Amino acid sequence: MTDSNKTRFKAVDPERHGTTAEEIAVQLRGMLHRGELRPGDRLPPERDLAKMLGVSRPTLRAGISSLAAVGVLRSRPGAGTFVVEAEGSPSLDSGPLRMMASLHGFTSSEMFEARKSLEMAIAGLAAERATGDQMAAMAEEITEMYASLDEPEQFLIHDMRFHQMVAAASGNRILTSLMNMVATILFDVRKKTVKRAKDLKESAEMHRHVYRAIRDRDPAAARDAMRDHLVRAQKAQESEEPERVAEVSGSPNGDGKSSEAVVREV
Amino acid sequence: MTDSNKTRFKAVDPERHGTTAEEIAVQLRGMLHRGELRPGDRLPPERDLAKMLGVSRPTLRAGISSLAAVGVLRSRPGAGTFVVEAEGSPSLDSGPLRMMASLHGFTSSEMFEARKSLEMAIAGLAAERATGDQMAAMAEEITEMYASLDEPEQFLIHDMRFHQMVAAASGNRILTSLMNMVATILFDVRKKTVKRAKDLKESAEMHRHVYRAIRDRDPAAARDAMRDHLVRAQKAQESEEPERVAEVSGSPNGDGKSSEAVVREV
DNA sequence: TAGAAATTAAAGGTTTGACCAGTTGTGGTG
DNA sequence: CACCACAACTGGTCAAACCTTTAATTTCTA
Repeated sequence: MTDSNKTRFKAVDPERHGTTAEEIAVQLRGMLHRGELRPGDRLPPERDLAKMLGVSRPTLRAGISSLAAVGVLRSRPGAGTFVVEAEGSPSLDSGPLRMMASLHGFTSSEMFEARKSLEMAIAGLAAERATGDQMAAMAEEITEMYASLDEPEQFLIHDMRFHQMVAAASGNRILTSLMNMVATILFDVRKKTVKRAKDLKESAEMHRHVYRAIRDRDPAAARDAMRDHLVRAQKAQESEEPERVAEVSGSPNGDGKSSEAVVREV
Repeated sequence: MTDSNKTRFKAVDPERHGTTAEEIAVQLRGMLHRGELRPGDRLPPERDLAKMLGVSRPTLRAGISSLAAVGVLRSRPGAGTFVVEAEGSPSLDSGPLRMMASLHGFTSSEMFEARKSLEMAIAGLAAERATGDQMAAMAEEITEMYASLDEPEQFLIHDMRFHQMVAAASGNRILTSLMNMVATILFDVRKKTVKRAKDLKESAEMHRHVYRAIRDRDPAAARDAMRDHLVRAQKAQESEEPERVAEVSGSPNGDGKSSEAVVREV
């Protein structure tokens, strides 16, 4: 970010839609949309920015926290407020969906069905579009899965990474984000039961079927293989952990440090 | 909500994960998850609640606005703060997705593809599960579409409602929410071009094909019909409005009063 | 008596100002 | 040249006050 901030942040208009804080959020969103703020950029200090926008600091903070709540901004005490960097695939915060699950009592099987639909579509697209590099990355993850048959935690990591590779190969970042949203929640419950998992070999086999269909550029087969894989995975999981709603439990996900971090940082 | 609030809101623990405001949000989310707060409930006044939780009012407000930003709470001046009611189908705020679209420059066609995947899956499920009432509702919307062939705005309303009926019939509220998220954004750009729409009769025809496949309990046909419908709709739209990223534009959606309201309130 | 209008209490929204607690970068010191 | 301490800076929190909007109450009128 250059030092020519003064020209970019203009005061809010008096005639606005909702509250002042909402207007701030809209203003900041607009700047992001127009590319005046880009991922990784640091916003001016709150005190300065508040003056530029013509509002008080608490009001500005309310607007900022709205954007922080949806994962667009991130504030670090003493450092500043930054536009969140899109590390790898852009991701939507799973918090709202998790919240909705709590409010309406979504069952685990309903989530699994959603994931199944999303991943089948993704697998089909991946079979049409995957590049050589992407297919190589998938193959590598499967190799790692076979190598981790007696290390369930490691296996699970490669499992998830394979699915992310497929999603990336689909070329559709929106579907990828939605899948991650759902998968993250299911992952939270799965990682507690994975220690007792025993059908890892079969699971690896199923993944290989998906991979081969993608490699063969056969969308229908990729969809079928993905469906079979997820159906079996669901059954295996439900046999250990009977039907229940997704738990918020120990992963408040308030700052994005929970499961998503686990998935990406390993 | 009864008058026994004092027992339900307990002060936050000193040793917390992140900031105090985040802890407030986590606390409130927990109460929602455990059912201590239910949709439609009104929270205690901010001043009282702040005292109960042992934090200052600005801090409490920061936590509340975080939850408001993701569509869980809603504050009305003079009235109070309420847990958002799930009117009909629960809905996820499209703001975050819209934001992500801005940040990463998603194209309209990428969104359309995501919608296509979601709606095909939904149509397939609806063909398996739709009840008589739900099918009747679909048929009614199609009738209205035929009756509105020379009123594009009205036609668009019934168009969207038909898709929501199908989604409801799918029985999967997560897929429904995800579809609404994507469809809402596409709707915002579509409603600007709909005035010049001319292929409404063909569109109604396509909807009828989807309906008939669902009525005949033929998932594969329903998926195909939905795909054909959306492919043509996309082409029709792109012919009028060439490829571009989804616009944030005049629909801040900061308070949910924009397109979603249009869809539901008419 | 019933309805409508004015009043009042209560709620969220905003502002000012101050202080605290971390981070960062710089400058001095070994 | 490396290391450490200090000072400036930044976000986080708190407090008290005032404004605007809403909703309920009261009061006045038909």
